[in-house]
Amino acid sequence: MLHFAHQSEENYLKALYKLEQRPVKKVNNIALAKTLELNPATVLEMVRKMSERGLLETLGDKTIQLTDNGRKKALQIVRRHRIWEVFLVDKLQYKWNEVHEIAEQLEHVESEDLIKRLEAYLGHPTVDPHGDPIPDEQGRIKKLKTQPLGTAPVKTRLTIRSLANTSDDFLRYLDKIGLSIGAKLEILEIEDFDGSLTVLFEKKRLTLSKEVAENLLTDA
Amino acid sequence: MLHFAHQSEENYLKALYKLEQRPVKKVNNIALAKTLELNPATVLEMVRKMSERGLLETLGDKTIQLTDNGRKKALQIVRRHRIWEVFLVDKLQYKWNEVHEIAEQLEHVESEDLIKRLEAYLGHPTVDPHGDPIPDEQGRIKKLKTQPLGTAPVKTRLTIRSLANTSDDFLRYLDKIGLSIGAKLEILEIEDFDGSLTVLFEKKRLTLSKEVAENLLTDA
DNA sequence: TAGATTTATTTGGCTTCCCAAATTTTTTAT
DNA sequence: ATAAAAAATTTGGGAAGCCAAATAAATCTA
Repeated sequence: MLHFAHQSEENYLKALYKLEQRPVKKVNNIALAKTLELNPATVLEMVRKMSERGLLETLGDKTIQLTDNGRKKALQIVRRHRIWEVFLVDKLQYKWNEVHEIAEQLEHVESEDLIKRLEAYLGHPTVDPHGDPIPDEQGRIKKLKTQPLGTAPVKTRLTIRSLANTSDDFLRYLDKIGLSIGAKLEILEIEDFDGSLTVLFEKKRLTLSKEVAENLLTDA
Repeated sequence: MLHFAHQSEENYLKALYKLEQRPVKKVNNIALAKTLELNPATVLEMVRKMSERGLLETLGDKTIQLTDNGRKKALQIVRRHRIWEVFLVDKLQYKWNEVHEIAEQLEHVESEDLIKRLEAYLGHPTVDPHGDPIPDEQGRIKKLKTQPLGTAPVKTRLTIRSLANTSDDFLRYLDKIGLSIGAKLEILEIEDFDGSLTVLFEKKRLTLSKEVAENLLTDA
């Protein structure tokens, strides 16, 4: 009768998927343990079980990898998480930096039908509030072709499509200066010295540090 | 880090609250075990723990009772459950007999703020889709003054406000004949023989068995 | 009231997830 | 290549919830 039965497993799947998305794809026990904030012994044990269940496999060099089946399940969870995030922001007026924790809980509710209805209710969104794409029912995901702001030359007009960093700090900073997904910018100036750049945003000049620019993913 | 930590405890609280609402209020181990579909040994153990936590107490005659604190928590869960049910029916077009299971999961999501926002988003509903009142934040609940259909004399006009039975069978039956919360009826005839009654509903005659009538709670 | 039935309780055990503290293996740097 | 560091693994253990089966206590019934 217990719901949320596989909550832990789902967290492992999501963490592995997340780690898999990084440029450096080697995922070992320690990395996974760190991500999940769990003891390596715990992770080792769970990895064994999930391996038996065919959700992941450990390679010769101890690298942990999702199987296709595991990845499919991971994507389902990512899908649920992102759809709930859209709901929280679009309908309940949460700010994008406030939704993560609640979505972490909602994503474990087991009902694909619920997610389908919710998706329809939200108008079939394609990205979550941070610009991350929402996988479809089959786990297919459209990778956005984005470039970090700052790779484009001066005078380019572009739109912020996604974020390379969704930490609370960064989200709050963006909130403060008014930037969000969909913001249209024009690059005015790039400072050779520190890589910072000045952009035109809603008719005002805005200076962004190199680090900020690297975390803003744009369509140009 | 684990969410839904007290899911089991919440189920006990809810079950106790539900049992407390019955005319016969004596709740023993067995009754609770039956309601929760758990082994009596399991229940006994949990009852001891929850007693230590001050959520319930066992009387001299082994009767199990919620403490005020426990009841308050129970009402919070009932509140969450009913608000989610309204969401599912009003926004996601679920039928009232389909929402229970999903709401059972959603009710365990821990965020009072979420519930508050959801409540506002839904327009501060006062009753759930079955006509059961929604407790406020403090756990206060407005008892509806209702009467089973059939206690009123012929010619009375009344509105269905709530249901004494929310089993899937009954809900489906009501759905089939078109009755729902808010339906306005006029009693045309009461059959002495079997207690069945004929009512006028949306300009059509409808005959309801005594049992059905007893489970329809009205405002008159 | 004795026997039958129902409840309550105890006991031992299970699964899932988790941890800390060894220990072993592997990798890395010198 | 060897010592140091890092990673993997083992071991023993714990809390939360759950169960089945045995026993004890209470209640009912003839």
